[in-house]
Amino acid sequence: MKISAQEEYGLRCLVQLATLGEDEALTLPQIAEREGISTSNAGKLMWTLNNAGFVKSTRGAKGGYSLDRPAEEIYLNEVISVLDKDEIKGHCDSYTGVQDSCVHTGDCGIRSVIMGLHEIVENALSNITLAQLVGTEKKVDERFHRIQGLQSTLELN
Amino acid sequence: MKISAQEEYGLRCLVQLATLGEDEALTLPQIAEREGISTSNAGKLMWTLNNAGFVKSTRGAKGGYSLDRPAEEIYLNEVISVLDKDEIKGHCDSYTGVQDSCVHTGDCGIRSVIMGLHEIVENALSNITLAQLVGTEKKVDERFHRIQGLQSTLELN
DNA sequence: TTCAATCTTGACAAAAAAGTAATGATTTGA
DNA sequence: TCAAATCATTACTTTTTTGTCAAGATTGAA
Repeated sequence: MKISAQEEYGLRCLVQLATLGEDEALTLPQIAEREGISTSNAGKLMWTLNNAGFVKSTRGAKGGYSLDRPAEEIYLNEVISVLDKDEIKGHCDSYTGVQDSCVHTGDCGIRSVIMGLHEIVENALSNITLAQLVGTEKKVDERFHRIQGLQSTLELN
Repeated sequence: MKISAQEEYGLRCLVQLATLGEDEALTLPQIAEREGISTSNAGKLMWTLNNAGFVKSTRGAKGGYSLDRPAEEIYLNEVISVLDKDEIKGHCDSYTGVQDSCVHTGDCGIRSVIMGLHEIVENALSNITLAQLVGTEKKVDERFHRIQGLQSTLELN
């Protein structure tokens, strides 16, 4: 269970844009330099983010990328789902091994685990906006630990 | 953010073993068939699980694999961490892009998100044992949704 | 003892993900 | 208009992850 390169760098690029003032924009070389990735790679990432409607691009001199909606309105779960093209819905169809259909029919606890994990992650991410990632690490940390705290005190049996 | 093939199949193999009675064991071909994967692949998976101490193996006729400790005492977070060899600790070292060191120094909200996600997943998994995956899907589902429910009512700002 | 069943291990092959490159399209400003 | 700056798109290469194979080691039983 880990975050992919796509997800991480994509998020990072958006955070860069979120730090900009009104009417400011960043070009691909600028984004690439700030994130320490190649311009090509940044281009690909931004293309994805552009298609998904998170950013808008302007070509030509003085062009570049900027957010297409306020950072306060961009929730991380949306971003991640675009960057990950994650198709959790059909999970049991895609992980059937060499068989024609899922050999784990009916009462399969694992399915629940996988689905449950996705829900938990989704839920956590849907409580955080891009805007909240700008600035101090401490704030984000706190947010996560409030969720953590509650979970830890759960008595499951 | 998704579960890897290693993680999923490894877990599944363990669940198979958890359904066995005392003194029963499954051979590689048996495990492979039940999971719909190749015997080779099952062999590799079981090798990992054996090294990690989750299962014990017996060679020769009448051999096979069985759990090395009670399913009630095997928590999913342990299993996943072995199957994923996930090194979250050094995250910012390994995702530095083309630079020598992490370009996202100091106050980087993304680091918190990544760490936070891992903690949340870890926490959820540490509340579930192998034994609880055997049998009905419904039970596991419930477990996850109790966590979910609490999270949803959180007021974050 | 010897053979067949079974796990062990490391090398190899295939597939997926990540990253790069190259060519084309649009825009601005001289 | 035209050239420079900048994004868009697709193809290609590299790396990582998955999966397969084959030769070896151990064990139990006839």
